[in-house]
Amino acid sequence: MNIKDIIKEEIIKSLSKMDIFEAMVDLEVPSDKKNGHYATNIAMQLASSLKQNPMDIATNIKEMIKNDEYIEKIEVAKPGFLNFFIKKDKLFDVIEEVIDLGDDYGKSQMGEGKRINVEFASVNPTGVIHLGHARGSAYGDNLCRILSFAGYDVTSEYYINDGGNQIDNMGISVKERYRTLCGLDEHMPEDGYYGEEIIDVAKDIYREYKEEWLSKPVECFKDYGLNKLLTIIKNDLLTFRVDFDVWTSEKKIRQDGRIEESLQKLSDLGKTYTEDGALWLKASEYGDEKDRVLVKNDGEYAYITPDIAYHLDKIDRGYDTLIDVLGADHHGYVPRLKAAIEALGYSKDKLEVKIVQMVRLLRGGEEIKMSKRTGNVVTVNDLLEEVGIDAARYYFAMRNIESQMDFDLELAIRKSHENPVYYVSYAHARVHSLLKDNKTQKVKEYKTIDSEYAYDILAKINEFKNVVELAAEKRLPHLITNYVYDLANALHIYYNHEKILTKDFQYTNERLLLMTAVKIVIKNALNLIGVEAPNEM
RNA sequence: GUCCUGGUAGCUCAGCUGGAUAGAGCAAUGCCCUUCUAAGGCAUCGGUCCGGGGUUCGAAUCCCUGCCAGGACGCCA
Repeated sequence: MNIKDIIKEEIIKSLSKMDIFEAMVDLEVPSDKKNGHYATNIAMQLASSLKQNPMDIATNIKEMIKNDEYIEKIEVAKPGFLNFFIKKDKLFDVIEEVIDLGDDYGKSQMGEGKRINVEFASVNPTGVIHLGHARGSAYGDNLCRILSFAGYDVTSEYYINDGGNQIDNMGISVKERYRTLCGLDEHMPEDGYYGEEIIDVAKDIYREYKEEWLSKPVECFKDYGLNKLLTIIKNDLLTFRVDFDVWTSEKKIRQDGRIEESLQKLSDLGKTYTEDGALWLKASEYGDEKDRVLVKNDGEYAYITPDIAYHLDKIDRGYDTLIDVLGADHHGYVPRLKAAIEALGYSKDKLEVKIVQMVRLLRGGEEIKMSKRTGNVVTVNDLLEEVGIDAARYYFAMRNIESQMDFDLELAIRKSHENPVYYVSYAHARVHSLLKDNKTQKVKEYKTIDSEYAYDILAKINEFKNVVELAAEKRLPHLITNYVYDLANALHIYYNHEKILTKDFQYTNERLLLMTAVKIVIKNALNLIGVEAPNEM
């Protein structure tokens, strides 16, 4: 049990002595350490219901807490805060815990093994991965890492949209590019795909088959392109350190009859009707602004229909929660998808949709439009070549997905060496160089360290697990990024204020143990956002 | 027009979902390497938290309203 939990329990115990059992005790780390290691506002929360002065309530709680083992002192402050100061020697306990647990330090059982499916990236295989996709991919991947560290049973999943019109279009586009290579007239469709990679696919076909394929149907070009583009996407994602447990194909969902199955289920439940030659879902019964077409009057499925089947498929696989990570341009789609899930008889909370806001791409202050159709896209590979993978992953992980983001390439390249990722990496490398030629020995008691800067580090390390839990619960990976930055900051400050390597063994040993703990926590935290912790810089 | 996100220092953004004197990085200025990595540290400068109401012990945070920016509103995908 960590120190925070111990204190929380003490507060709950003393409240129960006052016959209060249902209070929400929230412990926070005060921004100013003059206010202790932990603080609670519980007395102020209770003031109105108890009809007492919060200062008096706080004093009562304080009087009832007797724990000399961990608590140095408790202060009652201004409007009614209770500030807890931890015994300094107890702060050191965490060092041994970190060293013993190593890569596992910070792990939580919060998730209780609940099964979560996180679907993200899912870029249509009609082009390559661009910068906008990269943000969502980084977010989804970070979320998976954090959730599984927090004790959830996580499946990361990519949905391959290989069954709809857009794929047919891709096939046509490839074929037309191929015809050009054969010296024939090209008839690129208006809504075709004009990306460079489509031409590359056509070139590959030409290289392999010369003019043999002129008589082949579009289907062949489609399959060839799909295979090729999907391979490129997979590799790009792998380079970006994003991997998936499951790849699900829309085509397969269609072939397996899952669509008919889900339509049947909806119809059995009385959630569909026919009008104007089309089949409709009664989405407006579930908070959507209007009903939605499932089967168009030409007999084709609407976009949402295979998607409903896909979500039903995920539910049938037994997940407690489904998380979809979608781009902001799809947010209008969310109510109808949720409506479909509810219509199928499941709670709408079963599906959680995280919307990733747009990345506006600039070069020297001027916006570059990201469209797969113009061919003028900045790909993940372009980005990685210019700024490097760690800087890119860190950059995406710094920001809340709910804010729109301007990405100025010129700035990113020019400033890549100023990216905060190097601040954190540097802290890790500094610590490594202290540790690499020196052995440490376990100690029972830390006798020589009495520096405020060291206590700051220890307080941070103590907090790690709580940050992991909060990031998992709120689905906010950037909390980890903020945390690791603060820890690196505490390390740099300490490093500049106190000498670590000396001839005195005890003195040096105690500090090296502290450094070992710092190194482990930085590495564990960076791992949660897909960033490597270098030993040298 | 309706709906979804944002609006915090010159710039890019945090602010732990209601707490104590609103914080970082970059930019600007001045210090600190004969000592473990100066990609670092210390200090200074910089704010109408978009405007206006409200809720309460307490609001950048919650509610209402106005303004600005981006996005979404198909039997497209």
